Amino acid sequence: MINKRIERKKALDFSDKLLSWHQNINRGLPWVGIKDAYRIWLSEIILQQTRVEQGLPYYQQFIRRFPTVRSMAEATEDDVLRLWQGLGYYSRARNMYYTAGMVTQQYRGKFPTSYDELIKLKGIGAYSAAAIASFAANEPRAVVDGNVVRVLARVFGLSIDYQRSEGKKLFSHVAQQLLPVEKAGRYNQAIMDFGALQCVPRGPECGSCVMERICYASRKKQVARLPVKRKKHELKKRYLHFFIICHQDEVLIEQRTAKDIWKGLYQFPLIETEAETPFNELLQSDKAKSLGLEAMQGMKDINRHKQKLSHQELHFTVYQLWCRSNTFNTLARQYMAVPAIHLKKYSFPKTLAYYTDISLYSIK
DNA sequence: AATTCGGGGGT
DNA sequence: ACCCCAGAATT
Repeated sequence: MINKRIERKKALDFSDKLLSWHQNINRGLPWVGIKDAYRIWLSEIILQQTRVEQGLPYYQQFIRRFPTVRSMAEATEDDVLRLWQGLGYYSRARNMYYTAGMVTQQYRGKFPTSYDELIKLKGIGAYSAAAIASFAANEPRAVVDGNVVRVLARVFGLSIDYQRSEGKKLFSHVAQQLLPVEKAGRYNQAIMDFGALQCVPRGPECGSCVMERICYASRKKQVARLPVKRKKHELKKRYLHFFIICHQDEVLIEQRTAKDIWKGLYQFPLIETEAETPFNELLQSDKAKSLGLEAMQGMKDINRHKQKLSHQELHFTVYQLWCRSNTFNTLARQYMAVPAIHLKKYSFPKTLAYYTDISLYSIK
């Protein structure tokens, strides 16, 4: 089933209908129809697992701040992470920064446009390499993203889970057979727009669809069942207790370096537990003792937040405390003591970014 | 070959 | 609630 063969005539029928449908489509996206491989790359990284509407403002900010790949390479990773703050999947930003340096050095700032070169770069996988190569150089590589999987699963009745490695082979093989070699860029844009605008995940209007006659799912009433995806398992719950420890106009923060969520971002001193834990129990922990929390003032100021990630359910408890100068100076050796007015220079997880607002701190 | 990386919007 | 998003890296 991995090598499903699509008849030549059927492939042409599909691509013709698709390209003809796409004649009237223009979403006005700034990275569509351009040839600058750097900008195309930037858009593809931002849009990985991210909706166009969510990524668009980030794209504009990045282009304004980093007009060229060299300008990004000359910044710091912290600069890039700060601009990326709130977008999620932060390894994209770290890999993007790394690749900007690589391209600036190895390619002298001229971004590669061939699939074989692109696929070697960090943060660029099969999808992004095909997208950049086809958009920037019209190289005939078929993209397979979530939109394409949905369209192909329905039109050609592909019922294997794309997340499985067999699924990846099948979908990319089918996609490549459908690609009209001489119109690669246009076709790739068309099939993604088709998935995003017409063949939508839930409740597509098949009655007005140009593919209705040739669509397997429409004929067999399988539209709601395709594409097939494995069910996801239960979210792991984590309890994060952050302590905003202040002294005069300064606050303690640290950078996350572990192989975990938010690597590279900053946070306030943290005590993590596996279950909900009240403050007086937290005080018993070694971490609380090393922080000297018991002697601090203001533990009645508590905020709670709940945030769901794709694999975890996070329970935040945020305390604001004031401590004496000798304690603060001791802690400032393990943490960073930062003036509250400078907190906005650091990249925080979305939920914590709220606490970088200076209005929360009474600065004299 | 499966899991793990955020955060937001649609239904 | 649950699903899905212009996926890639890691285990």
